[in-house]
Amino acid sequence: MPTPARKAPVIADVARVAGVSVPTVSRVLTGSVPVSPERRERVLAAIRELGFRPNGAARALVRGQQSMVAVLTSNTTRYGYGMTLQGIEEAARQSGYLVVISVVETPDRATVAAAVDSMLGQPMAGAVVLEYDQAGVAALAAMPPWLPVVAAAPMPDGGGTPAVPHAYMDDHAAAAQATRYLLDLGHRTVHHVGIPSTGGPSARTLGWREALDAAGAPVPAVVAADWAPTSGYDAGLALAEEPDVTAVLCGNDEIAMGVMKALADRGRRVPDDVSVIGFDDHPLAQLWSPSLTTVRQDFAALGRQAFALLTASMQDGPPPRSITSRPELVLRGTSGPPPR
Amino acid sequence: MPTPARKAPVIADVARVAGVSVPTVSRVLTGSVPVSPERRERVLAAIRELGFRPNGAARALVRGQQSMVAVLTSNTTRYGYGMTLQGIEEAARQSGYLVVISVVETPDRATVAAAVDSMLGQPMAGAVVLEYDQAGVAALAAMPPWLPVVAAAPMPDGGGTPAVPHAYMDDHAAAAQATRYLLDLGHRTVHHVGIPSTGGPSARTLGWREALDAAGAPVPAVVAADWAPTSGYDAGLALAEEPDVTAVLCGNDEIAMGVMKALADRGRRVPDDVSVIGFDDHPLAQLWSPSLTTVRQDFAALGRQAFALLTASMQDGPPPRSITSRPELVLRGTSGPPPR
DNA sequence: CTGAAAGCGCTTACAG
DNA sequence: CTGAAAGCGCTTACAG
Repeated sequence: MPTPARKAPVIADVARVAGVSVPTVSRVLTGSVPVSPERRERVLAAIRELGFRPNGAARALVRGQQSMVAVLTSNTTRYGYGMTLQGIEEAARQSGYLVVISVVETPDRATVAAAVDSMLGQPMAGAVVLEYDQAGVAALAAMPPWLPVVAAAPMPDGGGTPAVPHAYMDDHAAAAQATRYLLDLGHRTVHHVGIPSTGGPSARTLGWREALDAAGAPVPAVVAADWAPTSGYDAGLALAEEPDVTAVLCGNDEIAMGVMKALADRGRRVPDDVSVIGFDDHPLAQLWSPSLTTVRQDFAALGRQAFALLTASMQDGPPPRSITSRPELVLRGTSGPPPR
Repeated sequence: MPTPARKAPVIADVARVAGVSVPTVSRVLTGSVPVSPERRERVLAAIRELGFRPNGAARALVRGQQSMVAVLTSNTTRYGYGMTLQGIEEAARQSGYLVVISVVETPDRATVAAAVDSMLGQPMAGAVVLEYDQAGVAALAAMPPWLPVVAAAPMPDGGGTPAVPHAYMDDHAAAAQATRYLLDLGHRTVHHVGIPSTGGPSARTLGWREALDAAGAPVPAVVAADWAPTSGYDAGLALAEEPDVTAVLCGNDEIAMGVMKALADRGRRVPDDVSVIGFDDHPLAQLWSPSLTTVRQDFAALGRQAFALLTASMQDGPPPRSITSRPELVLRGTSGPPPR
């Protein structure tokens, strides 16, 4: 078993072995200036022989040009978060950037500061923050003014221009649309299981309420859930107690699955007794029985858009304008008219 | 809207504003040497005023000590991959390392080289490669000898000492155990839906076959699936055609859900007509109806172990020894005795 | 405690 | 085409 060399070879080692000067090695490395074929060959051979790789820190330092972008997020594995991250990574890779993930687990001061500092301890060209929850909001607020920053976020409530460009997902409108759809089917009202958000009620909750108000339908109390699918189960148990529940809009698909499981365990059939609509279009949504009606959100596209906004921010010129994506209601097997 | 400053302040700017020398600023930054309280205050004030953050590239260069580790993987969102990544990130963060994700989409030469080069273009302390598929194998082979590297992988088939330390998941043994369990329940044999692997049959497939052989049970042809849950559905459709299928071991939980959906669509009841066992213990496995019997694999722990191996590799001294985790069979509602 | 000097590994003008 | 020189932003001995 070869013990890894404790010290990586540097450009001077290559120059010595190849019998040329250091700048010449640099020239064959960067290809910026022509080098005579024979020297070029000698340098290449030396590079191969030593297994030389240019030191990224030195390169970044002298070029003053960074090739890493950071993604600040409270989580990497939840569906929407993970897909956004994937979208950012894809776009970044295509543009020659490496992505650093900086997890900000909670919104508390110390955690946020630690994450931001450690990220800034490396040469970053910019950052995208996933402003999906309170930790994201806190991270965004802690970013230094000189770093190009953009955010991916759900649709904001009020107006006002944000300080940095945003890629928005208009789940507010989508929630309203889904609610309206249920109401049009004849449901007297629509119940709602909410998920954690950036502080107050989520955009999804707001959209739901707005549609109810517009239709003059009663507004039931929101049932709160967290990210665990089992909390959806608990919410479903609570909802199953109330006989007048005939339609439920859930904060995401996993919650919807938990709700349906609880409903089934309590003998309420979906969609015959209760209609259920989720959010996201999780890969398993269509495999569920019955297949889940949901609001499809293309988080990978959102991530790509956020990265595009970031590259634009890194350019000179006016900051790019925020953009917003529109989710799409996907009708499947868990929604229908109310019983009777 | 504040236009981001195009140039970040440097330590010399701080020194000028604070009226001290550059090394003094550096000293308050690193805390390595005491600085008089008044100067210290002036420096801190200047840092705040300018929004100064030390340049990571310069720091990394002079310290010669890197604080980033790379994770090379073909994917970031699939369950096992994402959870391993999360485990690595957690452990890295606790040790003060930042993680860079380098996605190697395919095993082809150019893709692998591009990913490895771009990663090495930055100052990396080491790398962990997710050797879960062919792209992972190719990435591992392409790592330079001077970089500390470890791998996370399923249990290898043959013996032989690997070139780098590995954190293994012994899904081979777990697959054999699950198969044996089904056989002991009275099933004549167990069918199997396989997922993509590092080249030949996966460790899970090998374990399944081994248990069948040991019990003298017939070995049915493996039904191949890819990562898409819908490919599990297709596999289930094929299996539903054969009336003698009473037990199926699936390559992962999502495939199992697809299989069950197809079985249900064809009128075969689970577990009354057919028992199904998955792999992973996906968060939704217990929410499925009936809840899914599966092999729980703690990928986050595997990731943490891989990172521990990496820090050990970065130390002087002999390379650490590989370690292996044992998955656990979780009995739930989709497995039972054969019909009749 | 503090400043002047050297140096980390590389690239980019500057002169041939 | 090629080498000697300077410099990126920081930290670490070296002398006070």
